[in-house]
Amino acid sequence: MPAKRYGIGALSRDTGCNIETIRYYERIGLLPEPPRSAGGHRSYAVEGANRLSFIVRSRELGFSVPDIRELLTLVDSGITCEEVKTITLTHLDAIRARINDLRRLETVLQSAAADCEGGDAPECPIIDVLFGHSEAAPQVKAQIETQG
Amino acid sequence: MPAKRYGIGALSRDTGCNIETIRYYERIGLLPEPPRSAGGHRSYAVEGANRLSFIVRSRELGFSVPDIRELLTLVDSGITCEEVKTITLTHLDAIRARINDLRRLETVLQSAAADCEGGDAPECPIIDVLFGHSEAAPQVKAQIETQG
DNA sequence: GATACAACCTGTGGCCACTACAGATTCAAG
DNA sequence: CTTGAATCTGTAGTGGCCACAGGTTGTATC
Repeated sequence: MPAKRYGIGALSRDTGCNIETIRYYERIGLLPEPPRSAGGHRSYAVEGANRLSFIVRSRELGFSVPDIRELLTLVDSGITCEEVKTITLTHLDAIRARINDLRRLETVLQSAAADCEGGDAPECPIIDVLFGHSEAAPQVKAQIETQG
Repeated sequence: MPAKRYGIGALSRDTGCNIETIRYYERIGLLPEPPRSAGGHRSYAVEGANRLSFIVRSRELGFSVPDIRELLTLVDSGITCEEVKTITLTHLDAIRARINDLRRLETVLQSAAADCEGGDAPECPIIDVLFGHSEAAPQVKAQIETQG
């Protein structure tokens, strides 16, 4: 009995990955071109579903397409754990840097918003912060300056 | 004596905003079209520099272009502090949500990397995580190798 | 075998917020 | 008047997709 095969729609449902995105991954070489039916429809085996799940999960964890390309190359060629770890740690650094950036933003905006009383006031501390010449919120301004 | 005027290059240096980006902001309507010299070069007054600084700073604080468009509309129309605050708090929520997402990623990747001993091991805990079911690593790995 | 209709095909263009050219023109200094 | 920097317009590319349009194929039912 022949192995089970998936149309692109079934693959999409199984992996939660948009059909257009599956074709996109194929186009950019993350997914190999699958065999086609007589009429040209893509026909996937279970390996295709696994590979796509890997890609989807990696994207969810924030790996870029070039990263994933590299990870897949390693997987295909029997894995050197070392290299996988390197990619992961680099990615982890980027995530941490991003978190720090966002935390700085959070601080600045939070304190600006705290200074703002809302209502119809003719002056707005938040706007002052955005203009960068705030006298109403000098400490906030100082924080922005060191923002980078 | 006539008020001081800036060419686009001077504006770029003063605000730290790329020349192409300045023209882009004009094209999408964040910056008004400035007067031109006889030969067609843009000529900015100090208000233009202020407005651009506002945009640049808002972008640095993570506001989207539509957000900034709205903030500028409020500024132009004499500000309702309330609305500015609403936009800011919404943005703050988005930033916090993003921070939480990233922290989750950080946790997952960090623990996967901690399980990985590096070296030439034939198994990699990180890869297992990316496949989404860590307990069944070897078979899955075999399955991905060849797609039919 | 005919028909209906879902699934699928390719190709193209849009999204965000820019950035990077190419090739023509203008400005300012000497 | 010449030179070279600055600026002009227009187009295309980035990443990671999504959304069509308009045509073809697969499959279930009559």
